[in-house]
Amino acid sequence: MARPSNNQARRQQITMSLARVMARSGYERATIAEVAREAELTPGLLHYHFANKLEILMALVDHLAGRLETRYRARLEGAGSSPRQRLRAFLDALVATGPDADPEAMACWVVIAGEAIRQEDVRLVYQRVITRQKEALTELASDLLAAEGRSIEAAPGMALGLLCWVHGCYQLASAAPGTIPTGTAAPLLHQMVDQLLASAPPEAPR
Amino acid sequence: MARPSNNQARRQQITMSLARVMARSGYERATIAEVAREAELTPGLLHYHFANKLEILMALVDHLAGRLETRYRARLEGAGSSPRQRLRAFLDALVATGPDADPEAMACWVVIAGEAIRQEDVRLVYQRVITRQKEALTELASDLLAAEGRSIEAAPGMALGLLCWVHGCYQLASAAPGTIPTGTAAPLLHQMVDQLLASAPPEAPR
Amino acid sequence: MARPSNNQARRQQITMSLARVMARSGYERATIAEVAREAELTPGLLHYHFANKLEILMALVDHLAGRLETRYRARLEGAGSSPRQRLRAFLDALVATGPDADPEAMACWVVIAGEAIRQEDVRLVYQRVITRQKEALTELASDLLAAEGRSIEAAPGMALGLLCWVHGCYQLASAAPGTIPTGTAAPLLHQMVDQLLASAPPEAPR
Amino acid sequence: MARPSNNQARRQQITMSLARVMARSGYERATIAEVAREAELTPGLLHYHFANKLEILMALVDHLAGRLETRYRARLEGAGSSPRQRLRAFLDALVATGPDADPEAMACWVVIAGEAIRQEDVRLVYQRVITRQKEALTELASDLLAAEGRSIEAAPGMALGLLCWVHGCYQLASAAPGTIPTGTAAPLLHQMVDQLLASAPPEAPR
DNA sequence: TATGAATGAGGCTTCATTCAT
DNA sequence: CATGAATGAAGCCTCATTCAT
Repeated sequence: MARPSNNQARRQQITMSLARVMARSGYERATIAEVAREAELTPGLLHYHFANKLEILMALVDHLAGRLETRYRARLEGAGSSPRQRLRAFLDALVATGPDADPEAMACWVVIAGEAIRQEDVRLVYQRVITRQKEALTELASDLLAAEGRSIEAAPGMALGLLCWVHGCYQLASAAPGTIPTGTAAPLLHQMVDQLLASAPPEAPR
Repeated sequence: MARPSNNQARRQQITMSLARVMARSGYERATIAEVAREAELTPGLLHYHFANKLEILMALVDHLAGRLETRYRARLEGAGSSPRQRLRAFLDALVATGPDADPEAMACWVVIAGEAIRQEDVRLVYQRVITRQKEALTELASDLLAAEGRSIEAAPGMALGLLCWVHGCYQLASAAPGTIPTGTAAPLLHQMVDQLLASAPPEAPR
Repeated sequence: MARPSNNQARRQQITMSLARVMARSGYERATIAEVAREAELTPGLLHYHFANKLEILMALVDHLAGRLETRYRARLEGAGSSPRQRLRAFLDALVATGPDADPEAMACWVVIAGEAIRQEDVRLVYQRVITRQKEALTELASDLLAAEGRSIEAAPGMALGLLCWVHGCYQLASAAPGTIPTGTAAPLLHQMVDQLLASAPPEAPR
Repeated sequence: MARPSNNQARRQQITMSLARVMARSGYERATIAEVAREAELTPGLLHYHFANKLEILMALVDHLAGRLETRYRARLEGAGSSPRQRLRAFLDALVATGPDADPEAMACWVVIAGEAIRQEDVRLVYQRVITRQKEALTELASDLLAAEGRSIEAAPGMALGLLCWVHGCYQLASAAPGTIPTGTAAPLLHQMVDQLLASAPPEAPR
């Protein structure tokens, strides 16, 4: 007799609608009414599933982070598992191209970063996501450097560099389309990795 | 006979106030009232000098772009003028450290990028700024590669890479402070330039 | 399950409130707050039912035009249906007297005309209303002239004359009350019709 | 040593500018700034010559009324002085055609009527102007009827009818242009006068 | 769960008027 | 007389959130 709880489905539906609206209107201008319309729901229902607008944004951050994780795993299986391949898989997951390309998600990240600047709560989750990516990248970079018989010391810097690069790509691709020709990002990133590797001193860096 | 015109000064004053407020509140939440308070003016006066809030933002973009230019020139004089020094001067101007550090401006750029996503007008000016930086970087990179006896073909990619890197720095430094330890950005960037150079093929690329 | 929709009633309620306020304050001075107060609603609700103030005015024009139509039909039934009676019924509907008198509506028409001068949108609807009245009058006048065995050619001029007369009455009665002693308009108008008819040439005009 | 007082000229200049702006924007939307621009003066100066915006409107009403008077006199001289010619001259002055046509003034009268509805002060001056026109028309009509050997009793009604007609013309010509084909008004008015006269009973009316 | 009418705080903007120069 | 920067009171409108149904 229990009503079929579709809480999870509804929440997801709402979260994704916010993503779509946010990618074209930003967060402040993404009105509850518009998000509801996008989800084919009503404003009242949104507040039934989420306490307030901010909660939806939080859920979206989680969702987007989770999606990257999923994509990374998928790509990892599709590839071999050499350190280099694993690093590539990770970067490809972040800067997806082809059918996986997700300009909407990129725009969301930029918008989220903007909100992180002024809202403690958002900044905290955003920071957590970034930190995880940084740690993952550092580990992957360490593995790679080790495998190539080079010093691990360069790993954190390399990870940080790549992370900045990725998020800079998000920003320019979303806010200044045309600056980065579509499809350029991923190959450029790989090339960069190769070059950075090629030049990493076999001995102690610096 | 009339009160001496202080239009230019007032506009500047207002523009800078927007920058300060925007760096902590974002654009949407930077209310006219708050900006006026920051400038110690009345809201009505802001609209006497600017048609609307958007115009102030536009003026700010111009101002920030101009400031980078100025800083670049200053650093250029302070350094020698070898291609490598010139590229470094440019990058240092973008990612200023030390007394020149300008976290407020960085935050503004991130916020501006967020607005560029949803506002045609903002996107156009932002795009223009980014394009100019890209062109300047491309030229500097070409000079440098040429001076080192390497193929120029890698210049656009290198420029684009550095540009993404710079703006990614802005984003992470502003939205996820702590991720990039203060003072890390510039040295890391230089190191990156060096590595990219070291690996650039001496002959025809690829 | 939800509150029963009262959209139509609310819109009507708001529209009529605008009419009342407008008749004493004009359109520009009929603030949303005042109209809301008159309707015993909150300002926000007016914007829930109407996109903006102009839309309320548009709805009012429609409403007033419809009301004239209704009144015309009612008077037509109350009278016989000779051409002369039908023309009289129409004119009486426009310049209603007695219990039907509607000084508020007259004032609204004057205010609407004033807005039509400066607002494209208002001008268009106003023009449509006027054109319909003109066409209706022309037809009625033609019937009458034909029934009296006179040339139809005078009909358009007669219709236009009567229309100007009617709207001139609105204006003077609203803006210079006292100029037209109350209750004078309708009899004067009928007398005018009679005289115009009496003088219409039995044969080809002019 | 006395400064050449250009008070009168300035006031006139300002008044006429209000007329021009009002004819396209209405009274409320005719901002002091816009009127000043139209007059090639500054906002501050307008308030030097007039206490407030309303005063300028008052001056305009006076001016427009005076202009009609002037025009009437001019036309009277250009014509003979039979009662019929004098009545025609008066009506022609009100509904001027040809080079004398003054659509701007017509629009002003409509706007003024709109303001008269809500502002005591404006209503009073407007009423005075209308009353004078009514009296003048009544006298002219009396003369004419007397000259034709008809009863004078119809004069007030005839005057009132013509007055309504004239102001109805103003309204429709300004607010619903196209309804009254340009150049139609005056001939139609003359024809109306003729018809009303033709039908006026030679004996006691009614 | 679901609806959508309703609220009310607050934002942007306009503009008559003032006043230092 | 003249200027135009400055003020401040409104006005329109937006929108997150609530709540009766």
